[in-house]
Amino acid sequence: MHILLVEDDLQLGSAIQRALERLAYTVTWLRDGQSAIAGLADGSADLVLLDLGLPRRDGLEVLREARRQKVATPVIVMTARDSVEARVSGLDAGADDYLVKPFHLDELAARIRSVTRRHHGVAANRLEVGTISMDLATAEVSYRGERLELTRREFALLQALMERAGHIVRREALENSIYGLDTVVGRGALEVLMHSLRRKLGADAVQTVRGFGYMMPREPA
Amino acid sequence: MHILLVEDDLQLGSAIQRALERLAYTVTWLRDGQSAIAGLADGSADLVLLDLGLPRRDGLEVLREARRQKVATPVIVMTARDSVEARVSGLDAGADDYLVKPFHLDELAARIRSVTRRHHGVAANRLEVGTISMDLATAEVSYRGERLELTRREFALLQALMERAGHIVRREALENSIYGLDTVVGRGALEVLMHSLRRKLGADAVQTVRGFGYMMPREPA
DNA sequence: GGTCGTTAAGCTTTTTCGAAGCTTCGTGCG
DNA sequence: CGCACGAAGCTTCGAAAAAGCTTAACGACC
Repeated sequence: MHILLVEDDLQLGSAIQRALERLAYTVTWLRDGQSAIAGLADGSADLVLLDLGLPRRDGLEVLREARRQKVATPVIVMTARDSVEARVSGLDAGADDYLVKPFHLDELAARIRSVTRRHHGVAANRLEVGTISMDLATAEVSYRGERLELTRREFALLQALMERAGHIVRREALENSIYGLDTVVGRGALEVLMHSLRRKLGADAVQTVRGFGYMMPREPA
Repeated sequence: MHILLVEDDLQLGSAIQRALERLAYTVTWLRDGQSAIAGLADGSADLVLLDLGLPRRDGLEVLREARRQKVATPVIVMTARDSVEARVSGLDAGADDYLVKPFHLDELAARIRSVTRRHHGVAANRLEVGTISMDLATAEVSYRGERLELTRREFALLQALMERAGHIVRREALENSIYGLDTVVGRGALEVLMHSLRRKLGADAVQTVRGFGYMMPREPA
């Protein structure tokens, strides 16, 4: 899951980034409104965390612009301004949820889960495919009832596959989910990662679709 | 739909122009940054394809200048420089999307569709012709309700035919779609590919138009 | 000092392409 | 009209290339 964080405060930005990465989210951190619009237009983000007080372009403006361009990515707006007015105009501009600074990281995590759940339509605090089950709140994964230890990247990869179980997920989509926009890795990285994931889940938990990407079968083969 | 192509390389420029014209776009080809700014300001283009390495004015400069003048026309930036830096500065300067050279004609066509869709708000990642259906996002193809396994090239060929279903698609256009602008293959390759595609879809899914190319009938024969 | 994540390298599998011979189509000529 | 011939397309086969798998090794970060 790829989160676009738009926040100009360096200290707060890096704190949020690290916190989210510990929760196995992939975070791309942008510092101003201009890049935010570009990053949003790219369409690879699953969720945007948007600070309203930004340099170069106001956060609200970013949001309106994105919605005008029919970008449907869910947006959670963050602001220090604790006023009804700001809240209303944020939601009016197309935000999906709202956080008043300062906030607790737990609360942020809860909102993220709630917003993405709403967007996927179905309850999604827990992903289940076959005998694999993933708890997004605690980042715990179990396989045949046994608790499984996954690394951050393995978790991100598995989540991306489980969210679209039964469908082919293209290589590039996986790379975006796992590495975000700013990291460039060679094509081997995903393969090594897939290898180690398969070692933990069994070789046929994930099918290779040569030339395109991978697929996790909805029912075990 | 009117596309402004800004590219100084004569060979590449004319190849792109011809390719796009075959896709029924109207193309104006400009060769330097100075004219590009003028052409953009004119406002008649629906989309701009901008090469970053230009004589007389750098492509980035063109882009910034245009945005400064509030020209809202969507811009897809093309560059040989495969670096995060170039990508970010391109998007920062106001590009809507990004292509790294060398690219495939198909990819270009996809980006054009994606960008214009974003601007007009219409979605279209599913192609359907007769009982064949293709999902461009997941690379899944079904034929009479059954899922079909295609290779990369078969998929590209089928996509090119389905996009122009009901029309004759010239050999050359197909070769460009499948192999890109720079790769040269012998004339036999397409025939071999067509053969394997027909083996999967049935012999009469695609009609041969002797001397010109192939056509996929809009309604099954 | 250990875990994690990446690149590099060698190996396996699948795809792709060219070559060669065969078939079909269209045309021109007897 | 019918036949012969050349060009375009079809089919098969095998070698080369590409994609993916696996292991090893190194650096970064705890």
